[in-house]
Amino acid sequence: MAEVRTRFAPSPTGFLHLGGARTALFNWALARKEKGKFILRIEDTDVARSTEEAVEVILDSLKWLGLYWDEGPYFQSKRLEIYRQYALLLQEKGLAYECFCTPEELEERRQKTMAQGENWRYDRKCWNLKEEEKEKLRQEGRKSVLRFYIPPGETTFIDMLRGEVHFQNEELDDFVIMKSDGMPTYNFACVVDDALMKISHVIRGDDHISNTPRQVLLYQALGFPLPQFAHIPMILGKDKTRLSKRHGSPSVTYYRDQGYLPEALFNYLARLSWASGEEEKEIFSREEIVERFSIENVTKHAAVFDLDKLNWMNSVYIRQADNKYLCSILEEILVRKGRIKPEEITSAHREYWEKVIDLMKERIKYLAQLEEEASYFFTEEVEFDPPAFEQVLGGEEVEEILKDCEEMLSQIEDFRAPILEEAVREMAEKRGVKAAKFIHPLRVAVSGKKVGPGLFELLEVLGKEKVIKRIQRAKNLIKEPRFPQNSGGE
RNA sequence: GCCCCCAUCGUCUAGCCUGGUAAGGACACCGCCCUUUCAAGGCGGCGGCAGCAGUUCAAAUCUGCUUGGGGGCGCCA
Repeated sequence: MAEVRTRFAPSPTGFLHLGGARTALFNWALARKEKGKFILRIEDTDVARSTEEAVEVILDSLKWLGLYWDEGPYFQSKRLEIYRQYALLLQEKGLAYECFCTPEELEERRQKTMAQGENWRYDRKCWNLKEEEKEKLRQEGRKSVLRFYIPPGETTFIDMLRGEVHFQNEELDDFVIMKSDGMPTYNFACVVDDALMKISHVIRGDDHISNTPRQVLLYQALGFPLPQFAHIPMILGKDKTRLSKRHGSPSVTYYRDQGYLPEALFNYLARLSWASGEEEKEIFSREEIVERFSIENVTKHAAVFDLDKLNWMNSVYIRQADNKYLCSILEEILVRKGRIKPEEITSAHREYWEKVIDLMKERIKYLAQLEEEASYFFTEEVEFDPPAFEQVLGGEEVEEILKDCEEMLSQIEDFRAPILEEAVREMAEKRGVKAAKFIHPLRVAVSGKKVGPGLFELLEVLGKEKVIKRIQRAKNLIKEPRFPQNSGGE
């Protein structure tokens, strides 16, 4: 059997979309599974919208996800001569013709036709223009495009997921293959490249189904062998419309920056529209996915992106991950959020952050949550949740409790969780009260929150100095007639 | 409007091709257990074959129609 060659061919007009990432993933997985090649091609024929930055972002995103390519990236903008040659070939064969209609004229005719309740297709106005007529139009300064002549009949192709798909050729109109700026259009460049690059499987979103008959006709006109086509379902938002900004950010970089692990996003994306069939198994390594992957068990219907499930999956990966690895991601987040400058980071910081991670990795869904919801680890001035402050530190005897805690904790030299716990419990027993009587106010005093990790572990990670300072500050704050922070709001 | 694709719990899906075991799992949700709070973990629960015909002894599985959803109809890709 011939070598399996798949490709991912994004156009660099923005970030890598989750849908694109999943398309890349399936192409990559099939190539790996079949010991073939995965090729990257940048479709930058839209001069106005393509940017170099976008190329960088897309490449970074692919690499971050571990979707490494074996060939490329090829840039269509560097292959213009090739497209011109094939365009000329079609023209010589009489399968493509010059069209001088301007976009404005076409729009006018389109409106007119539609107004009569008819479907617009290019009216072949420029089909069979005589050489003198063309020359005259050129003299007028008109630019021309090249249109592909659609023969009568029916076009059928086989989709690996759906079987035969038929289109009446009348539904297709003579589409443009070379633009007036000399650039090829998508359908044309795509076919020429896929053929020349010997792509064996074209795996793309099913929003391309209607392009496929046009491309098939092009393959036939150019005398190229047909690849296998597989149109994979789209990824939709909660409201079942195309996943877009309205659903939160659909970009791979957004999830990277929020502290999602690449292996988790990879796993989640792979499980959209695909399942191995094994029950109770949701967590798959890249290798496990490659081993099990096949186009045949990709579903045909669109999949809704479910952040809850991604969050769950990411939390599973976080719990299993190495602390140093997680720490390096946290570090980037802290820098990006302005908690610290890169040049200020010391090994002591890292040591501390690793402890924070060790303590918190079981209770977070993504790393940025630490900075957002457990800021008390990264700031000196603890912010108090108003309800926590009022309910837990509002009691009559709280000042006394905090005072006792401060005195007791000050005497402990070996500031470790088991020792701290023993001390607090002992103190509670001596007073004849439950340990919770001390635990809750202490937690709020040092973290500002009612919820969080185990108190004694928290105290150990924060360290004696911070703990004492925070208790003192809390004591002072409850003495004040009016709570000074969080003016306004809830 | 025209063309194309799709249809199993709220969501991701297994089962469908090769009709026949109480339609299974995961996320979410709800309870209980554990527990200093929150998580995690354990146990349990809720919840689905879009509808209507047809074929058949038997239909989630095969066929048709209806409905619903998605996509396309650019000198964008």
